[in-house]
Order: sequence, then C-alpha cells, then structure tokens
Amino acid sequence: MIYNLVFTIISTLPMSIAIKICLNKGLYLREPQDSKLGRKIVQHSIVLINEFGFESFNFKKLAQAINSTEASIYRYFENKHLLLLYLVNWYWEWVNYLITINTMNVQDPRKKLRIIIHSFVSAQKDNPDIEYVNESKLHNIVISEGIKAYHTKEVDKENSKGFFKSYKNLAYSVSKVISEVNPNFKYPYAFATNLFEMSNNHIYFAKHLPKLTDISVIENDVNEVENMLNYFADKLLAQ
Amino acid sequence: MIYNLVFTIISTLPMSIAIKICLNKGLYLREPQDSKLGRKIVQHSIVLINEFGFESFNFKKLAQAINSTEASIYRYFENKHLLLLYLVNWYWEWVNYLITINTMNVQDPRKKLRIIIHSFVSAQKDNPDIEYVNESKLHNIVISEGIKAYHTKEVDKENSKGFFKSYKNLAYSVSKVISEVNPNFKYPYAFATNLFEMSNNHIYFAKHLPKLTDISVIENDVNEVENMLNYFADKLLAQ
DNA sequence: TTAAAATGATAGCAATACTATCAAAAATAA
DNA sequence: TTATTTTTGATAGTATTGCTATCATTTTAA
Repeated sequence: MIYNLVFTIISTLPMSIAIKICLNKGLYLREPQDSKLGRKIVQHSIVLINEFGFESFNFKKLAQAINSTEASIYRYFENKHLLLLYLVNWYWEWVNYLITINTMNVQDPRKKLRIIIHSFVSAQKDNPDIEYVNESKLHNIVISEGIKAYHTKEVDKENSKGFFKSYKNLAYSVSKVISEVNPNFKYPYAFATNLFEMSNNHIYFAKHLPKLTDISVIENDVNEVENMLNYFADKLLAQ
Repeated sequence: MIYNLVFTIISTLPMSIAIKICLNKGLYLREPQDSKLGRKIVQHSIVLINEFGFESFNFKKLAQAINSTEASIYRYFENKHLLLLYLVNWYWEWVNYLITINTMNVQDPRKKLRIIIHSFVSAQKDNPDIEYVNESKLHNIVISEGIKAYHTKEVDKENSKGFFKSYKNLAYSVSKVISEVNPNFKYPYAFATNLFEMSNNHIYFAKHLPKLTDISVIENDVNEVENMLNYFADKLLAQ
C-alpha cells in the first residue's frame, strides 16, 4: 500500500482520525503541520496565491493576512518558491492518496484508469479532512502555477534533494495501471504525466484561452475534460 | 498562404531577401527589429534568459551585456514579462512559418502531421536567416520558460489584446491537418496544443526529470521525442 | 517552576523594478 | 549642408521586494 509511505494516520480524538501528509523535509525549515502558525501559513498562502497569483504573492502580504510577521514565516519556509513547491508536493501526494484508496478494491485496470482520470480533473471535489487546506483552491493553484514549481534553473539541484519525488511516485502509480491496461503500450510514464498535465492545461485553457482547446468548463464542471482524457486513453491503449 | 499574414518579406540587397516577423504591436513599445539597439536587446535577452533562467534575468543585467542602459531597454519593452511574451510569440510565429513552408507541396495529411511534429521537436535545427535570433536558444527558452508567458494573473487582459494570437494560429493550422487525417477525431485543437506542449514538456523532462518520461534526449538528439509523438498521433488518429 | 522553544516587533540592507531628467549622439528632412 | 527630430546614454532617485539580525515576549515542555 503505497500511501502508507507518504501518509501517516495519527489519532487525535478517540472517535476520529487525522491525516498528516508527510513531505520531503527539505521543503520546509520547520514542519508547518505541527503548529497553529504553520497551519495558518499553509492555509492562507493557498488563499492568497489562488486569489492574486504567485508573482504578486509575497511573505509580507501573507504575514499581514495572518497577523504575523515576515520573520516568522521565514522560519517555516526559506522563500516563496519553496512554499509553492511544498503546496504542489502536497497536491501530488494527495492525488496519489486519492487514487490509492479509490482504486483499492477495483480489479479492472480500465476502471482504475477512469478513477485516476476522475481524480486528476476533480480532485477539488473530495475532502480528506484536513481543515486548513482548501483542496479546491489548491487544485486551482496547481492548474495555474504548478509548472512554475519545476521550471526553474534550480530544478536539477532540487531534484537531487528529492523535491519531485511525489510527482514521480504519482507517475509511477499511474504508469503501472497504464501498463496493466495495455502491456504493449510503449510510453506508460509519458502518458501518465501527460494525462496529469493535460488535465490541468485544458482546464486552464478552457477558462482563459478557449481557442487552444475543444472543451469548455462551465462553472467548474470539468466533465468535458474528463471525457476527453478518457477518449484519449481508450484510443491510445486500444489493443 | 497563412504566413503572409504574419511575415513580411522585405528586400534588403538585390541578391537576398530578409524576413521580418510581424508581432502584435502591444507586445513592445518600440519595434525592436527596426534598430540596432532593439535587435541587440532581442539577441542578448535570448542569450541571457537561456543561460541564467527567466527569474534571475533582469534589464540591468541585459543593459550591461549590451553596453547600454536600463532606461534604453525600457523604451522598447514595458517589462521583462512582455519581453518574454515577445520572444515566445516570435517562436510561435516562426514554427507556424516553418510548418507552412515545409508542408506547402505535401498532399498527404499524414505526411503533413509528421512534418509538423518534426518542426515541434527540432525547430532549433533550422535557420530562417534572422542573424540576431538564435533559434536553438529560443527553443530552449520556450521549453524551459514558455509556459510562464501565459500562466499569469493578467492572462485574460493580455488575451483580449491579442497577445496569444500566434499560438492560436499555430493551434488552428495544426488542428486542420489533424482533422484532415481523421475527420471524426473529436479534439483537433486539444490534440494540436497537446502535441506542442508535450514536445516541450518531454524534452524538458528527459533533461531534468527523467523519471517522468520514457524517452531520453542525449546530446540534443530529440529523435525519441519525435517517435513518441508520431506514435501517439498514429494511435489517436487511427480510423 | 524553570528552561527551552516559538513568536512578535523592529530595524536594516542589498537588489529589483521601475521613472524622470537632461545632455549627447544619430538619423532625417529641409 | 544645416536644422530639427528622434534615439540613446548618463545619472539620479524612489518604492517595493526579499531577505537577515537582534532582542523582548509569549508559549510549550520537562
């Protein structure tokens, strides 16, 4: 069960469980999940980046939003780029977790792939009981700003520190299912990442550059994106 | 002939022709192609962004590199974001031009699509006689930084000014060929942009995050990417 | 209850992203 | 050619950003 590697299920109250997402320790200076301030940083960074975009987001504005100080935030994250990377890693882990639990008792690899595609397009609709993370907004951030997390001059250095491990895990999980559907398909990893990227890209295109796609997303209804990805998968993996 | 809309062929010497790429006038304050300084700005911005990445690139460094001043550069481009957008538009126009001339006398739509895919992966190898633009480096910029040109909070405003028209033209050209290959294929635009994005993405992945792809790019040999895209196209457009 | 750790408050500094002004140089028109 | 316009260079300056440092105060843990 892959998700045990990355998620820790810790008990808080006798009647419920709390989920803690375990991310690469190099992404942060202090574990944000372990303190009130840390959780507020994560929570409101999602709100602010989603609302104003990553470029105009900074630690000063975040500090104001949570009634804290720049210095305090710098104790948790080295800079805003690593905070974004933290958030994107969170998303990758969470999608992988969703896929794992939702495909758990499913045998048919085709069904599994449909569940994966559904998770890619509508991760926002589910709720994994982490009250300080708004998954819908986090998904929007991944759609609009996600690629900035790994399109930098430091990508190789950061990669060697394992900062993209979660994405690789996700690609691995999906590639396995792709190969189950069609063992002769030559590019399971590439198609796995392409499904993920295409999902985000075309939701973005539909909203902002509709001439670049065929589908439309009306009031966050991503059904057409889902249908398109399933159509691509069926055609590509047909034997 | 689409390329006549975007390219102007102007005569310089009786024995040769010069090509001038016509880009949306809102992208710049002064036409950089019309002056020595403007061409130096374009030329060296490509060199610097390619070498140091877009984030650490700024007009001060560019001014130093060309022995000019920040103020002079600001007379050509409002800011570095619009300069990037200018460069990416240049690339889009140029690829569209390449595709247009290289598919000109080709009848078979399958052959046309192969030529398109070849243009996407190896645009760098060709040389359209604009001595101050290094197309290889420009392609690298599009691969590494291209998405930043349209992942901003200003995308809707900029789109309404026509700043992404060149990409839309490219998507249109390619979608036509896709529909020629298979008139029943449901997503010609999405697949057109996907081929372009996938090409850039997987060249990037191969170089920096190889676990996210199946192909490898050794010493700029993008053959495996080209094969993959052709494989995808064949499978998806099979009737 | 005492020590340790986390946070807040404040200050400051170097770099960035511009804007303004004016003189010098270059291009162009008369 | 000379006069005029346009372009560029030189310099200065400002507001914001992206941090770092210090120390007092509060919170947490032993």
